[in-house]
Amino acid sequence: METTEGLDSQRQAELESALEKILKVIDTVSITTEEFKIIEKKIGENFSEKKKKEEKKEEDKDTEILEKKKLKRSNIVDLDGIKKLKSEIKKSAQVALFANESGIVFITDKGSRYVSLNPSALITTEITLDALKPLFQLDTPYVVYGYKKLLKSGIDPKNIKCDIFIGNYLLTNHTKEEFEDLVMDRDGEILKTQSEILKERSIKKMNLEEMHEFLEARAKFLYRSGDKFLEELKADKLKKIYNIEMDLVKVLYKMEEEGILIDLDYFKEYQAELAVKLDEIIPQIKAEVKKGVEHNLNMMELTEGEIRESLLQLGKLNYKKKSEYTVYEQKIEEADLEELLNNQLVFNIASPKQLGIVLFQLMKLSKVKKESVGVEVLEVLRDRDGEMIAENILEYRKLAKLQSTYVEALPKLIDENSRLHTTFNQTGTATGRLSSSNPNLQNIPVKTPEGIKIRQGFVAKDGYKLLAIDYSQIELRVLAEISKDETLILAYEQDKDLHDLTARKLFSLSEDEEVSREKRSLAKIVNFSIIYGKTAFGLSSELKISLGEAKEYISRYFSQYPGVKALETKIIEEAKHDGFVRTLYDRKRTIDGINSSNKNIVKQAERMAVNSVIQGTAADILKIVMVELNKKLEGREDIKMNLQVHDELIFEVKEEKIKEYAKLIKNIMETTVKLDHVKLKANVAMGYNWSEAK
DNA sequence: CGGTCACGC
DNA sequence: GCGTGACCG
Repeated sequence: METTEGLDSQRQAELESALEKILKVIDTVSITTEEFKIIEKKIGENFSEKKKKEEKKEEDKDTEILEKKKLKRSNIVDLDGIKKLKSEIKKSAQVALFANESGIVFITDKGSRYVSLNPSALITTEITLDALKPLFQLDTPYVVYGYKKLLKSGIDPKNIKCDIFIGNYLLTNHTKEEFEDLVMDRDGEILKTQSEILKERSIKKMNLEEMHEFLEARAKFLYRSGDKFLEELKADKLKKIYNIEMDLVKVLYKMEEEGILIDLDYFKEYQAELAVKLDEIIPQIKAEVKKGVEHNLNMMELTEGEIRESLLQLGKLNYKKKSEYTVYEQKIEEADLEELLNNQLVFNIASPKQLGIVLFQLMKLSKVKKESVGVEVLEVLRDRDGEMIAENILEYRKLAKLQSTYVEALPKLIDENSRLHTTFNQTGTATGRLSSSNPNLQNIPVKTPEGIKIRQGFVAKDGYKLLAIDYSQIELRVLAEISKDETLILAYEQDKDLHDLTARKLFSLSEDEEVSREKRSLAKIVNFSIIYGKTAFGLSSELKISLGEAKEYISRYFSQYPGVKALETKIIEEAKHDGFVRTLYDRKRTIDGINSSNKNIVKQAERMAVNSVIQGTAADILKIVMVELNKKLEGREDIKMNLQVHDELIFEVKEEKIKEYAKLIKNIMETTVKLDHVKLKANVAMGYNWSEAK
């Protein structure tokens, strides 16, 4: 039971509970270690024998089905049949392909062909992907679902006619669509979904026929849908953005494969550092709780009974098992006050519920918002009441977040070369942005000094440096471009600091007056609110000002940038009329709720509409530029593109070439996409790690 | 498995 | 506004 590798948690739990039962029985007999070993051996033998029998049965079943139904044997391609399939594909006007780990179904003009990649599935010769390579080098157009996924599993058709995965995303803008939903949506054909099948038999145990059926149904859908999708894309002005997305697939694939190097030793060190800091904070927090409780006792604001009651509540949350809780209950009832405060004050700081009990029942802090212990509440307790514990809890949360989300998680995901390979999801956002997961490398901390330390762990390999180039205020420039607001355009023409300018506008400062740091940062927040379509309410709570003041800032902003106001009105009108909005490159986003009878929903939809156009256009630009960069840099070993973080691209570049490449890439980023009214500007940074490259 | 929180742009 | 992920109950 020590070794748990390779077992998922559910299976592990099952095994553990089984073992528990076994041990209980053994307990009643009281046996020696020697005897136990014998039993162990016996169990092992029986177990493996039983398993063998089961497997044999499965095989027999497969054979039976194969024999009985003479399962379209001609459709199953074996090693000898690959040549035949090749010529069939060659003659075919198009091919559709659907694959998973177990097999591939090809649909040609002649019909369905199944290649099993699952060695246990009764195919005499195991077919490797290598053997299939000739099939993918043909000119015949392939209709596929998820080209990047195919690339990842080693399938790379030369001529992709249509990727339904991408096409569907652009047409419907659905981000979490399952293939099954898509088919039912389009055809009304009810497929047995993967999850339904899994309920009956695990995918590994799916027999040949079931697997064939499963893959074939999907491939057939692709076969009949390719042309339809392409027509729809064209009819909906989405062909241009579709081509960009299709070109991008391979770029993303290469970036994922390349990965980014992390310094494992550094992470280990930082992990230890964080652990020490957390270890220091925890006792501090507990000491403050103890102090608070003692104070309350002395002031007769808290009774011993109340303390015991609160501790029991905590115990209920801490000890899930009844038996453990009963022991704890006993302890709490019997222990004296000294013991309670010194040893039984156990709670989980990360649990809002437990923290609530501690802060408001035991320490009797004044409630700000019920028993909520969110950031705002803790900040009030810290700033208004001077509660040290609030500051410490905030600090604890920050460190715990860094530790669990980054410092502990990232090293677990490296390959044998210490490189991290994220997955860029191309269909994961409503606006057209990419998202990144496993790990998410688009949310690596950057704001706080502690967070920046994480970036230091992202490094370049020997002889190389990281090159990070980001667009300067791309969304505001996009806003200037599509609003054609004269003030904004002029500001960028003169290369002015836009947050500075907005501060001057909001506070009616003259040219020669200095803009204070506070005013600039306030203006910056207001600028972002406009891009994000933030409400006056949101702005007021972020700036900690009154709703009236926030409204005042927003209305001043609009009067100073009338073009922006006009643009928002125009976008909202379009959304109301069409039910969708488009980016500069015609990417669509459907806006649900824009014509709702609920005022709040309408307001939210309006903000969505405005934000989508700006955010989406910026996303389009990045994608276009990434494709262009890939063309220029393809095949070069002295530079690789590693990451995209919405408005920033990160490369690993040979040290002696870095200045040359910095210049080249900056230029490509600034000139590939030409806007009519503003120039795009990119900032270059470089260094041995990601925090230096800033 | 949904809610809360925290990280990014 | 748009994301991913950790943690809790």
